[in-house]
Formats: sequence, structure tokens, C-alpha cells
Amino acid sequence: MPKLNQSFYIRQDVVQISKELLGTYLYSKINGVITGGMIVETEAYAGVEDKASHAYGGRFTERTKTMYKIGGTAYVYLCYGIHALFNVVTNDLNVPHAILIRGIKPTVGIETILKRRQKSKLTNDLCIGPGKVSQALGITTNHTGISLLGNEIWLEHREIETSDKISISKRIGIDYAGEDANLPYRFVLNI
DNA sequence: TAGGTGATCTTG
DNA sequence: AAGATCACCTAT
Repeated sequence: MPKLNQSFYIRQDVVQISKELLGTYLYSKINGVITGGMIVETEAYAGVEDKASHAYGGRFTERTKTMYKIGGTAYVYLCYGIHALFNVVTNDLNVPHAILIRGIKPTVGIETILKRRQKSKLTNDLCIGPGKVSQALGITTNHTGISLLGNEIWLEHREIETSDKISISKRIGIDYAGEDANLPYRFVLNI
């Protein structure tokens, strides 16, 4: 299957792209081992005007500078001291749009994923939750800034059958964002 | 439902 | 230089 190419990522509408990422596949290749699965949950973070975004108001720091890179870059940061959260940067250089990958359905390298997650059985929620996604695929903050067009972390295109299975809701864990906390920027694929 | 966890950011 | 904050997870 073809990798998502740069022109997919370099588009204006991060909310639309977030929806389109449902049903695509996310892979990592760590120490020669490929793990991955189908993306089933995403959230859009819409740049400098979005109060929930790390880049709100144009904030540009050592951490957030990666969000200003060109579409098709990985933005990974540490949350609550424990969890690496993986995001896809979109849009042009210096436009800090990002999409948080909140859940996948694992399909490749299940053995490795179970080992990384310290679980013995494949359950429906094994990789549901952004911290779990990174743990399952071996993604760490060291991966922040790398290209998603390379051979370490990448996405592949699939057509999903219908949009009827998509649920839209407000984003999780951003109560600090005022009225923007209610924006319908979370997308879940009901499989 | 609450506590663990530590890098990051803001304030002083 | 220090304290508050935080795009979460696990277990009770």
C-alpha cells in the first residue's frame, strides 16, 4: 500500500484531514521490527487560534517548534511525565497544525505490541488512548521532528467503506481551553 | 475516582 | 530558580 505523500499533509483543513486519517494505517519500524495498525481515533489541533493547541497565540518554544515544521512531520512530546503522545504535523511550514493519534487497532507485529504493552492478550482497548499508541509502536520523544515520509514512522492510505461509522465529539482532557474545549474536533471510527 | 510522574513553561 | 501545569493510564 502506498505511503501517504507530502501533498496529503500539506493542506489547509486540519479538521478534514483528521477525519480522513480514520481508516489509514500507522506503522513504525524500530530495530528492524515493524508494528502498526489502523487509526481509529484522532483529534485536530488547529494552530495559533486554537486555545487547546500548544501553539496557541503563536507560542514557539523548544517543545513546540516542531509543530511549525512542514506537513508530514512527527510531533511527539511527553505528557504527565510518563506518556509520549504522537501527533502528525500538517499544513505549510510555519503553520502549526497537528493531529493527535488517539487510538489504533493493531494489525502488524502483535507479539511485539503485547510485549511493549506488558499484556498477554489482545483486547479491544489494547491501543486505545494516545499514550498506549506510542507505547505499542515504540514511539518516544526522540522521534519528534522526524519525517513521516521516511522508513521509521509512516502512514499508509486505505479507503474506508463509509463515513456512517464516524462519531464526532469534543476533545478529551483540554478543559483549560475555554470555549474551544467544545469544538467538534475529535473523530472516532466505530468498527 | 485518585494518585503517579517529570519535562516544560511562566512568573517573579 | 521554583512552582504550577499537563492533549494520560492504571488500579481500586
